[in-house]
Parts: sequence; structure tokens; C-alpha cells
Amino acid sequence: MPSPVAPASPATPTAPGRSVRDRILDAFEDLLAEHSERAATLEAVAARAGVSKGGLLYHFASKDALVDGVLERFAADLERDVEHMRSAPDGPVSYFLRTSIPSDNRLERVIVAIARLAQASDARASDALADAQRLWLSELEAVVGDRMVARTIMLIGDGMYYNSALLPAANAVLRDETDVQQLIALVERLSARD
Amino acid sequence: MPSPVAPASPATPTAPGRSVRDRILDAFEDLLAEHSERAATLEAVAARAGVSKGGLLYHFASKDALVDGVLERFAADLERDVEHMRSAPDGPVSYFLRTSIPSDNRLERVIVAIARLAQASDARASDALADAQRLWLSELEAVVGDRMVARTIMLIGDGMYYNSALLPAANAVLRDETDVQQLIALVERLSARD
DNA sequence: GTCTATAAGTAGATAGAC
DNA sequence: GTCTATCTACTTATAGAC
Repeated sequence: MPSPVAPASPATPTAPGRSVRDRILDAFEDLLAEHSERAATLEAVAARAGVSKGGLLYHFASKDALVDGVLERFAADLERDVEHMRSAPDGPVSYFLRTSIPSDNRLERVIVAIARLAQASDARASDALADAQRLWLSELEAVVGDRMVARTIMLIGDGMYYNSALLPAANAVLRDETDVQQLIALVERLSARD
Repeated sequence: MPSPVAPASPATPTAPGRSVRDRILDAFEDLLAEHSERAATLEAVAARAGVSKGGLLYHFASKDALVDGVLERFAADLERDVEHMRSAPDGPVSYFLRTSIPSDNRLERVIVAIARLAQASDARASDALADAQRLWLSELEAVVGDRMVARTIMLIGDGMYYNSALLPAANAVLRDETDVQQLIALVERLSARD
């Protein structure tokens, strides 16, 4: 016998090794982040996840349950990110700004997705974003010392995130790693001052 | 005769001196900014403006026309703002940051409203925001000199705007005028350096 | 110009077959 | 577990009376 894993699932249903639940949440996040809250209908999510609407509703009984699923996964992602931030070789400030640049990592995609839910007036989503901010901010304040400087760094990261969520990519205020390197140098001059 | 203005409108329909068209656009912006894109249905807008759905659709033949109306007013508001920025006694940088703090002025409300439309994947709204950014950025670059510092200031302003649109007010990273005064001092130290 | 009534389409959610 | 078919509610837009 070839090792006793996964009693029912053959090996690779559609995406490699992801459960149906995870594939549905992935699809929901993708549609939210890449298109809009309105585009993330149950039917569209189901189609993208490769199941029917009924199939989706078996795993998540309502759209609210879908949102809860995203928020739960985010909480875990966030925890991991704060640990990475704490132990980053180039320090938390650089890590924070580096990872705020528009890219394709999972955490950013979830945040954009949740920001879209927040704008669609989902209070749970707003709270989740506020929680994340508080976490990052306390990390920044711990290393930067000055409260105001930490908050400024926070705002810069916020600006980068939200711009990438709202504007066509071509209009990003910062474009690439080089820009961010300059920004980090600038901010570190700021934080080294007080 | 008392001067040849407004052949048909008596003087004050409901709001002081505003035309039905303007009242409808006000209502649309209010619902977008205070609630969400989804909340700004034709029926809700009509109710808030004090007309029926049919009455609204007489003035704006479709929801798209309503969006166009908001975008046109914004273009005018923006032009005025850039002039104020240019001639601000405390300088464009301070003006920009000062007016980025969450408050109740018209310009901010329109921007939040348009940001909501942009997130609902309205390309015209995204373009309008990108245009505004370009305008402000060129003003900042003109006085600051350093391109990167100007962009950093821009990002800080963006962060403030979007936070006020996304998060419960209590969670604002910056709370009051005092915070912003400190931030301005910080940023001016930055821009005076290069 | 502003209204009511209604058409046409789409959303989320339920029921029940397989 | 996953599907199809269907219900109900809501949204945009039209038609036509006043």
C-alpha cells in the first residue's frame, strides 16, 4: 500500500492537494481581489471552484459563511506574517514596506479581498482590517520607538495596498523594488532621527 | 424685473438653492460615501433626494449617467482644490496633508464615493482617481524637488483617505489636528533634507 | 416634470433527485 | 456530496397616466 493518506480523495481533484472547501475560498478571494465584490456571486464562485451552486452551498450554507471562511484563514495568515516580520533579517520596518509593494503573494490578495468586503459595508471585514493594523503598528512601534514615525510608516503601507486595490496597475505611485528600496532608505533616515 | 435668472425654478425647492439634479447627485454621493456602492440603489437615491424613481430617471436616464454626473462635478471640485493647494499660506505639502485628515468637507466625501465606485469595478471612476493623483503629485513634486519624497507624501495622504473609507472611525491611525501637525513637521524634515 | 405600475433580469437560498 | 430546478426578493429600466 502507498501510504495511508486521504481516505476518499484520489490525489489531485483539480488544484493540487487542496480540499473543495479551500478551492471555494480561493475562488471567492480571487474574484473579490481581481474583480469586485459584486462580481463574486455564488454562481461565479462556484464556477471558478469547479462545483455547482448547490455544491458550494453544501460546504458554505450562505454567503456570510463564505465571508467567515475567508476571515478565519486570514487570521492564520496574519499571525504567520507578524512572525516573519519580527524575525526578518532586514528588520520589521523594511519587511513591512517591502511586503506592501503590489505583488502576487497570498497575504496581499486576501487583504485586497477583505478590503473589498469592508467597502461593501461588511463590519466583520472592517474589524479584521483594523485588527491587522493594530498588530502591525505595535510591531513597528516596538522597533521604531517614536509613535508618530511608526504611524507614518503604517500610512505609507496602507497607501500602497489600497492604491493597488483601487487603481489600474499602471498608475501605481511606486512601481518596483528599486522605488521601494529608496522609500525604505528615506523612512529609515526618518526613524533614525528621533 | 428682478434680474433674468432661472426662468422656471422659484427659489428653494427643498435644499437651499440646489437644483433637483444637484440634490440627486448629493444623495447618490451620500449613500456611496456613508454606506456602500450596493446601498446606493436608484430607489434609495430617489428617496433621499425626495423624488420618485421615475422622477430620478427623468434627470438621469441610467445609473451610468448618475456616475457621469458625479465624475463631472468632481473634475470641477478637483480643479478648485489644486488652486487652493497652490496658493495655500502654509504651502502645498502642509495643505495636502491637512486636507487628507478625515473630516466632513465635500471634496473628501466625493473622493470616498468615487473610490467606492472604483472598487465596484467602474473603470471611469478608477481613471478619475488616477487623474487626481497625478495632479496632486505634480504639485507636490514642484515644491518638494525630490521625486521620491513627493511620492511618499502622496502615499501618506492616500493611506489617510482610504483608511477613513474602510475602517470604523475609531480606528484611524491619525486622530486629530495635533497628530497631523506632528506628521507635517516630520514630513517637512524629510523634504528639507535632500 | 413627476408620478405609479410593471417588465426583464439577476441575486441568494431551498428542495429534492441521484 | 454534488447536482438541477425552482422560489423569492431585489434592481435597473420602460410605459404611460397626470
